[in-house]
Amino acid sequence: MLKYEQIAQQMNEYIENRHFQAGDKLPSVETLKEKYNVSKSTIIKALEKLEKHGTIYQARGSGIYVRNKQRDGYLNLFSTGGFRDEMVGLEVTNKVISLNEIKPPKSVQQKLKLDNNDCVYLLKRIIYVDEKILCYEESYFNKNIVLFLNESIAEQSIFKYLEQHLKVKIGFSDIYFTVDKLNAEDANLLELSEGDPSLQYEQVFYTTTGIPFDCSHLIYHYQNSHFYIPSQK
Amino acid sequence: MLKYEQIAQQMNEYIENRHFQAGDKLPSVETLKEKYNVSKSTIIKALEKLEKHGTIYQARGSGIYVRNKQRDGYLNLFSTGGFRDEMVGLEVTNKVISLNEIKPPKSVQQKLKLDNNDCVYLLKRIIYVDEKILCYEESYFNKNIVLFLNESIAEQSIFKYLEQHLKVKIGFSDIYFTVDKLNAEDANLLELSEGDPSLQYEQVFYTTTGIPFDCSHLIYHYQNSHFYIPSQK
DNA sequence: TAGTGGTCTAGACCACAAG
DNA sequence: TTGTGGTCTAGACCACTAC
Repeated sequence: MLKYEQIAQQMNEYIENRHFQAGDKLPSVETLKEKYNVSKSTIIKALEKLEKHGTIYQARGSGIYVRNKQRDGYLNLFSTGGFRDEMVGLEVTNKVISLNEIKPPKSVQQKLKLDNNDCVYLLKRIIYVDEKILCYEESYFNKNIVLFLNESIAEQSIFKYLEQHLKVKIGFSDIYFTVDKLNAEDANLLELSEGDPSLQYEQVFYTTTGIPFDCSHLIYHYQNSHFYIPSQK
Repeated sequence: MLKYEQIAQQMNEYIENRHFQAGDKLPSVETLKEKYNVSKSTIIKALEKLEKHGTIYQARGSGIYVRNKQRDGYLNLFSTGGFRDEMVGLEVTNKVISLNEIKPPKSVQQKLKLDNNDCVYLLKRIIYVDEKILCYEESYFNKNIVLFLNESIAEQSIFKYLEQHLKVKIGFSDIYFTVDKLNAEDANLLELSEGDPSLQYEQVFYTTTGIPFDCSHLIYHYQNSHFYIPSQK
């Protein structure tokens, strides 16, 4: 693990354990530099990471301060970096509906940049947070990258499995979303009514080298899903 | 303007003008360093900025590549850094419904960290993109920071006015959103029907020193709003 | 193994906030 | 004016990709 990541992690724990309030001042860069015995740039790199995740903000000429805690029950689209398997504090479980090897539809073929012959895994799941339905998910996995998948893996954290066992290096993703009415089928899966609102959420994941390997469509339960984004200029 | 910002801007233009395709390779860090005659760190800082906005991705050991263009008509919640006045390529206009000085409700008082006596501006607008209704917005402005506001300013880009004339330094913001059914009143404003879906979007803006100065509630037209977030691990 | 991006350093200098 | 965070540099060394 890199130095600046370690420091960021330690500082994060430090902030949480000491029950810091929003607005509380942290030690200066100079002090932190001595405390962790590293160069200034390394401290700044660590602070940037915390800043990105919405933990702190840095005010030039003034100091480093703790930012507001996010509201309870909101999914942070950044602490996760848009990677939903990392939700903290909430109990996330899921139920696999089906897992198949198929020839993908054209739209998916295009998004995953596949040849005509390439097959994909199609996984359908319902995801729960604290035992309430969070969303219904359909994921297509590029079999050239995701070499193997089965139901018992799909019940766990797929991304951890990809990283640790298949050595897939997850790089970045594109998120698209819009709001729409539920059709009868989706409403049934979410235990809602046809015509109810929903967040239609699409995410394409790429490896660090830019190969798309997962293209997912999620339909969020409007009453059980709330989102948070910490944002900087 | 800072060196790395200039370089980021120039590279951005370079990419757009040359009509780069997703996946195209850019010159190496070493080359860019010589081209712009700056140190490696400065190039990296510029590249980080482009990366954050979803323009490029960097693959260690391989090179720097152009990322997919975002889909047309989608609002990038990051190129704007969550700051909606900067939407590029789309024609954004708005109609002011009302602008008043009022005593804020408790919830707003809390979010803007105001005293009991403090007044706020309450601005109600409809925002259009390419002449279609994008959203209805209610914004509360902290009068201690936003010293003056009138209708003709509100019709323009408020944030530019705040930065350029009132010298407000905009630092960061918290975005919260959820999906819900429209009530009769909001539906009427958006020219939709009661019970139609909507994105309920709340954003609190802070100065660089952490003072909240704008607390806005937006209700997006579900048919005319689509969102994009470029995300990295 | 060559080439590329990423980390880390030490230190100069700058820009800003607050007293 | 003082202290603070931010920029920028030059260069050593590391980690990864692709041939």
